[in-house]
Amino acid sequence: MSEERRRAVLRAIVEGYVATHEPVGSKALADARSLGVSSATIRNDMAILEEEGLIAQPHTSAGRIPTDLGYRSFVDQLAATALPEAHKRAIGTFLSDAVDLNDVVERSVRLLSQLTRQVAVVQYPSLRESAIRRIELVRMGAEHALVVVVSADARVDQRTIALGEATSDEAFERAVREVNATALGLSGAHLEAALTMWAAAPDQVPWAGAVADLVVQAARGGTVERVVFAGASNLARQGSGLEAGTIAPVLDALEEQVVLLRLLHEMAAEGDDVSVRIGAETHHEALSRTSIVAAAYGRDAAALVGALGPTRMDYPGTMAAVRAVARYLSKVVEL
Amino acid sequence: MSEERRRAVLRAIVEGYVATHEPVGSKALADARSLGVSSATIRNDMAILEEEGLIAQPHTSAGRIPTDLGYRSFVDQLAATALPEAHKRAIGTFLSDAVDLNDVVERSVRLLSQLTRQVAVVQYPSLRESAIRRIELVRMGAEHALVVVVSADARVDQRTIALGEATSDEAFERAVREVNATALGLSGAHLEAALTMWAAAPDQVPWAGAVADLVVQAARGGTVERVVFAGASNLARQGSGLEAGTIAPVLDALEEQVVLLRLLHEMAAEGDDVSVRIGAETHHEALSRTSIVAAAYGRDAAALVGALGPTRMDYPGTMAAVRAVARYLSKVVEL
DNA sequence: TCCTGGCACTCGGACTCGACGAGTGCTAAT
DNA sequence: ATTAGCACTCGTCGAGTCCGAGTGCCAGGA
Repeated sequence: MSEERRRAVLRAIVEGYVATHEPVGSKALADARSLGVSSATIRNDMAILEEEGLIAQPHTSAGRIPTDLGYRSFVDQLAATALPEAHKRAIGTFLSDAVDLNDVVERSVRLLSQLTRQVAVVQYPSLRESAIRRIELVRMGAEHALVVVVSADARVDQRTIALGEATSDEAFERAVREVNATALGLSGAHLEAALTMWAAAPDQVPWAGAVADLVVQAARGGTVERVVFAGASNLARQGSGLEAGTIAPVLDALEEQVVLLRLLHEMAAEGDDVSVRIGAETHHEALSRTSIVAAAYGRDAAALVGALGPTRMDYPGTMAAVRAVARYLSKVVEL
Repeated sequence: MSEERRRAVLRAIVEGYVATHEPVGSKALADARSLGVSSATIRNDMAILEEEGLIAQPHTSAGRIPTDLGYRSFVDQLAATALPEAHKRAIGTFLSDAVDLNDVVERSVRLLSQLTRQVAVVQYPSLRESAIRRIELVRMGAEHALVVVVSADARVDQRTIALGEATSDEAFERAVREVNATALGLSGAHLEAALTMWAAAPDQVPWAGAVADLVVQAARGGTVERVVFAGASNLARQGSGLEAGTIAPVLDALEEQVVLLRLLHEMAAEGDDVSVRIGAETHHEALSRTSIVAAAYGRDAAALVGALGPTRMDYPGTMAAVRAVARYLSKVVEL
């Protein structure tokens, strides 16, 4: 019986603290009347919650604030919240007229940062094995060439390669014809085998290996993984809840793709609908005061979209927004 | 004759304030001995400088700090500073093995943010009119297609278009052949005329206009202008000199491409080697506590690279770094 | 067994007050 | 034109004080 009320007390503390950014005391909770018990009873519950490590008091004569564990417990027993109708409409109108993948990602990240008032993060979908549709080589000066690979799933990879020693125009044109003839329509092991053979041919141009590598890589899934973010100002904004010194490291972590990608991968592995990392659960010193809410999108849950903010964030709202944007992104990306 | 010394006093104040982040007083300057006069004399000069609006005191019993005007005067009479040898090497090694334009820009912006310890900004070069090398269309589902345009100057533009009503495979293939035949090798008015004619042909596919538009746009100079930035954490870092509340608006302005682009355009018009906007000179409320140092790069000074930081920044060092990176970028981009 | 009212206690925040000292402007002397 | 000296201003810092929010605990009541 008291177990259930204690959950309610925790919930009230989390909600109160998130709303006011100030420690919440037993009196305030009792006055709110939503619990229907006196402050003394609440105090007793608080003592137990504190013993369980779910809440803490910053100093003796202050109210309680949730610990990371407290937020965790709060989040775990949270029922999915519906997204406000206005936000749903916003998602539709914002994303519907995007023209390409870049555009979709760009718009999504901006939208999500506005919906959540947090820093939004979108990982570019990591694409699957795909056949090669066309390879284009464009000479740039005597020593370089641009390689453009168009895959069957509408990706475009490009890269500049060095030609090394001078290559005659004839040899260049011949190489272009040959590599197209060799690679077109193939994928996977077949593609790799065919290209390796082509590149190893006697009398082959010296840069054939570089082209072959790029083509294989493009077929595999293209460019390296990348995340973009938007809404950094939400971190700095008055009352975000991050102390002055804490936000620089967070910005560093955001620009440091590697850190963020590893974290997102870990979260993807959990396989929940939306997954949440709270404070120290991020396992990153720089992010120890922040939480991340993320959800996978795309076929095979190929990539993640998320929102990052102070641990004292509005979890239900953020989770709803992230979930909704992820769903919408799935629709757009999977077509 | 005191005129010259007053300049020296101003310079000393700027340098002192930039170094210590604290108002500098007459005594401290006199003790530094670089001026060779007593504190009383310096006080007199300070009074005049203050009257001229070049310095101010935060409160009665504090030293002086430079005003925007003071920084301006300091900057205007600044001789070009040489970049430290280590930094020069860094530029070479960091940028030399970039593989494509994206990579160049990305590396540049990171490098510059590290060299200056400010927020670095790089505008994508706005490219010139160019001939069309190849047009590729890839069907995506029944209703969409990806258009890829490769220009002679090695740019790749891509865009998804809606096909509208169903298009047969034959019609699709025919359109691809035709548009290639029509556009290849052309540019400018010729290209536009030819494509308009093609799109207007009787019995043409309904999406021909969309393709034509995109091709013309790609020939003109491609995608819209864009700036990227890096090193946002430098704004937030301890002792950056921005008060807590000021940095959120700055981040907003950075993400708001439009604002930044307009400012950069204005600066480009000034035509100096490196151009500097100090505080209120940016004409943006959000940036009124920051300065921007920018330099054009690329053929015809096509785009800008810059660094943004608090008005109390190290102007000589920043200007040297920006100048150097701009020069290097020019070399890489103009090949 | 659980809840409640009451009470003593703790402790951080805000506020006051005064000493201190950095820095100034002015004046008279060189 | 420069300097030394001096009176004055005013922000910062530390100590001391007060106040009240919030707690823990206990005894009484359902």
